[in-house]
Amino acid sequence: MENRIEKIKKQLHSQSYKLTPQREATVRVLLEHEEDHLSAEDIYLLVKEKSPEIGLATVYRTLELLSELKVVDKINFGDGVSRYDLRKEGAEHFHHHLVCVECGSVKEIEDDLLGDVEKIVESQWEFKVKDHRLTFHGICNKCQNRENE
Amino acid sequence: MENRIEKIKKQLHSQSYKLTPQREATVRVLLEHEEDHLSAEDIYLLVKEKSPEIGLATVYRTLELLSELKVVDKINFGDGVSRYDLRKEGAEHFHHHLVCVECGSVKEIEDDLLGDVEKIVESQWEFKVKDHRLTFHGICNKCQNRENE
DNA sequence: TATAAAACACAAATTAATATCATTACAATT
DNA sequence: AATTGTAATGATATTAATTTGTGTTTTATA
Repeated sequence: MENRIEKIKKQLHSQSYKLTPQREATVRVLLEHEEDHLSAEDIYLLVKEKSPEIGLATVYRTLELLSELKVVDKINFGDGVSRYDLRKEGAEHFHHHLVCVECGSVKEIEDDLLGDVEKIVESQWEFKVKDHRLTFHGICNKCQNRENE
Repeated sequence: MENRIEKIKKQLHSQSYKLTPQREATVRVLLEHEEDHLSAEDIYLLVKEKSPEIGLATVYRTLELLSELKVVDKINFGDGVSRYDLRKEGAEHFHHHLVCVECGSVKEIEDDLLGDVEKIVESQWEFKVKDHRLTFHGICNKCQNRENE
């Protein structure tokens, strides 16, 4: 935990940004809810619990900054709000998501499944791939079992 | 063209919706701009050219309806607006997009590149895939050439 | 043609996100 | 230590996209 904060601090410093208390509080919330795909509003409320004086705009600005630095990925499942995911350490790419259309749960996949597909895209369409985002919509493990009962 | 409108009409009727003049005008705009990834506002302005009395809310409701019926796909490239793409005839899946980070152009790919990947997801995570959305971010053909000059 | 349901236009409300701006924190410099 | 300049902050207003009322009109069908 402290370790990862240290790293993010260095990443900020390398671009001459500072890890202010507000930014640190925001990062801590992200670290404590890594699996949760929180919206900016969610994050704001959680940060506020420990640092009640923080403003919503600051949270937005922090998330925007972290997004530029590729510390977090800003994702959009089409429900009107942006969500923010910490990028896993060392991960070069955006991770993928499995969104269950029954229960709404979101599972993450770290594996890079698209190596071959990217090669096809690069050769066939002469498109230099920098990043990708892939989401599957379907029915999760649990909901499948529930239906079979 | 008329053919495809006929089909959409039947699809609406099958769920006991009507293809009203306003809805038809909206569908025509979509058909005439199939490659363009229009926003609701864009579509509204185009429909208005031929049917000036239409309301924006009607366009939104129409797009929402078409989206439910899987006639169009509602997509979001993270720029704050939803865009609406006609689903290709017979296409079971969402098509993919190549978004150029230089010039903002968007190219579509019809090919189903994810057959193998879906199999992996289904077996390894026991997730029944219904649909997917895949977007690549990178540098398009034209911008690559421009940079090399 | 009568009738009820559906769809409509327009206005108003909601919501996420951004912009503005006065204030504050902080580091570098004198 | 005082000064100065820059960046960050918080409160609030504003914007922009979308959704939701409301009363009216259209449409299908009996």
